[in-house]
Amino acid sequence: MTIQELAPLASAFYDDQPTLEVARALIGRTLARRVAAGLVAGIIVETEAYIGAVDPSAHGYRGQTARNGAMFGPAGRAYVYFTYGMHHCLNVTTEPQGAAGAVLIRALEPTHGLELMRERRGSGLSTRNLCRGPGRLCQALAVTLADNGADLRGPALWIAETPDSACAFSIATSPRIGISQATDWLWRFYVPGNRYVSGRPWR
DNA sequence: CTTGAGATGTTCT
DNA sequence: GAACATCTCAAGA
Repeated sequence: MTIQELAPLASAFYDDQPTLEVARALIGRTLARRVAAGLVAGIIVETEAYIGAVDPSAHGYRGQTARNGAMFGPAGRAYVYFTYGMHHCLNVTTEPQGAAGAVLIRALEPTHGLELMRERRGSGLSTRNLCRGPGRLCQALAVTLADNGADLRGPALWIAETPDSACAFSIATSPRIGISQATDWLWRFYVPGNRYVSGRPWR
């Protein structure tokens, strides 16, 4: 597996389709991270869409603030926020400049740098739990507020076609996790049956 | 495997 | 003060 095979997706991927289509299209692509010690990456298996203009559960629905500013910027950037006093969450911005949109990356199937992930997450951790959940994958990939606003075609954090993605997979939808408004909208996308998808049974 | 509860700090009302 | 796009641990089945 070479770096060449993990070339970043073009900006048109983010600019030329609406948020819900980006959320669906991100399933099966690879999120990659370059740190000093090497390459860390995984296949995106779960996403959620948030559209500020119409979505009461989206950051940005009640206007722009210092925290959610990246959602209002250009598409194809990182929007990182800190929540629950402990965890970071990574989003891909969508929609044109001035409109708030983002896709939350909720889970990865780890493919590269599993030992580097364990250094950050815990040495005895099962592969299944390295990136299963938005807070967990940020810790595994060392994503922090320092990445907020970064272009997702950059040298340190980017999204690419998945090499050898010949195997077929399907995409299912469901209500989003952990929100209290618009709870019946099917704006969560995931690979059904994949072990690395997050969420508790009753949700 | 499942379930319940506590942690922790920023943001907004 | 309350809410929050969550996680970990411990105990039960």
